[in-house]
Amino acid sequence: MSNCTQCIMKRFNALKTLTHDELERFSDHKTSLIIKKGENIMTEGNSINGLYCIQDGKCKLTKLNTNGKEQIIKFIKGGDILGHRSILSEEPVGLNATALEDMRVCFIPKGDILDSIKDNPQFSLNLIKNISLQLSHANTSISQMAQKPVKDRLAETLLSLEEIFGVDNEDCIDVILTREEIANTIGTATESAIRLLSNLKKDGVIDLLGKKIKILNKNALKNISEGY
Amino acid sequence: MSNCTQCIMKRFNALKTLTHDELERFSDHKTSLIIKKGENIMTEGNSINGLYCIQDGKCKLTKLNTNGKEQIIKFIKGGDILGHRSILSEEPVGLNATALEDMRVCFIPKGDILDSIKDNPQFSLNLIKNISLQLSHANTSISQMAQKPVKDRLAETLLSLEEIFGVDNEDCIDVILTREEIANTIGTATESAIRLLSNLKKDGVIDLLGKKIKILNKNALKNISEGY
DNA sequence: AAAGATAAATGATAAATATCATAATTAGAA
DNA sequence: TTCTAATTATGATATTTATCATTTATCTTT
Repeated sequence: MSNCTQCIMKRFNALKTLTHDELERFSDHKTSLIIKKGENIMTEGNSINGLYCIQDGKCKLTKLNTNGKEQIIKFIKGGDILGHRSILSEEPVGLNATALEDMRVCFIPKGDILDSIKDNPQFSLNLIKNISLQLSHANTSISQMAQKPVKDRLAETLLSLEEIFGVDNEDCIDVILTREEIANTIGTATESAIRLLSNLKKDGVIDLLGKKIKILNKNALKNISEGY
Repeated sequence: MSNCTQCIMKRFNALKTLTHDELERFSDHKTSLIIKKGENIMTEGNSINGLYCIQDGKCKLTKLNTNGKEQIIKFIKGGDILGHRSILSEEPVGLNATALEDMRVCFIPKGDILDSIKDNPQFSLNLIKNISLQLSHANTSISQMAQKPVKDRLAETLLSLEEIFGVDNEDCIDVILTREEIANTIGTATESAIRLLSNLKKDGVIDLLGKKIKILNKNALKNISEGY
């Protein structure tokens, strides 16, 4: 099994300040998991006894509304970590993490994480910063959901998807989402999302190649996202 | 000037695990401020060099949208703390904190806070839990903004305002907000908020006494907030 | 108490968005 | 491959929400 001290993913997340010894300890206790597309890494309301470090693959963080609708809160990719909020706050998991494609994930038991939090203030601080940043993004999101029209939110979301996942060799945003998932991200009906995507294509701002989306005019999208 | 070791507010927030010595240190360095209605305690984008502990009075945390509209993210009252997120993440303040009435506030310099974070893991953990809980609430809020109609969000907001501020001696929600502020909380036009409040009054669910709002049928409101 | 300013209320209308229906396309399974 | 189911697309319509206009009420200041 791979060794945490060698793992390239640790460079991208809050684990980067861990010492060699700490990473050895993680390595000894960690388990590697394969999560198939559609399966959950974590489930809303469940308790959790460790931290997940994403090696490879993408997932969505969702919340099920009282009316049964799914809201996508955030996207996760390789290098991200999951579950630290729940470990730190000693609360159940708040969101579902559902694989958008097959994933490779490492699970590090809670005990090791808590040990490192005690021993390594910088690690602790990095986790806090991570959560802080999420809160900051969430507040921005509230404001946009509340006040921006659907079209603006769609433009914003497309830009942010390209930011997060980058583009493939055909310059398409490198994640495959259903129209329903796009709708559940921006908070609208699936048909509305489809319609607005079609309009953006008609206007030459994006191109649609099956489920793949290519941004043709980033500036135009940015303007739309800001209401122009 | 009052002494932190005696302060009743410390019982209600993350400061409750501080030792007597730590509180003495806070007491020596703290400053007390009066913030008049309409003034800002913190301003979006500014940096901050300490933590605010609210003694008395209420404020709103807002975000200014790119279109110039104000979104109210959260309400704050006596016993709450402000600024810890910014201190911990070493980022500028993300939200405006604007007094809804005259306030008494204590300011504790950053250095003392950081010392206590180093010395007192439980204090540190409490701050993390506080931010964690805020993140959890924010995620719920995103979901509701995105998927619930305005009427449901208004009902939800009224219940939550009563939860936060309690009721006065006439059973009215104990905070005075303009209709515009209510609209900016639920993310709608002022006229829409006014109209929906009038409807709720007509249906006997709430009573409107000037700016004061009295919840008459909490169950009905809860049902409305869940879409029934 | 009166005057002016601000906020609240309400009606009329327009715009945004959701819903329902149905066709076209795509993906997945036998 | 071929069939079936799911997804995407699009039109028609209904509903929700915003905007504009105007009136009424409330608050401030003198």
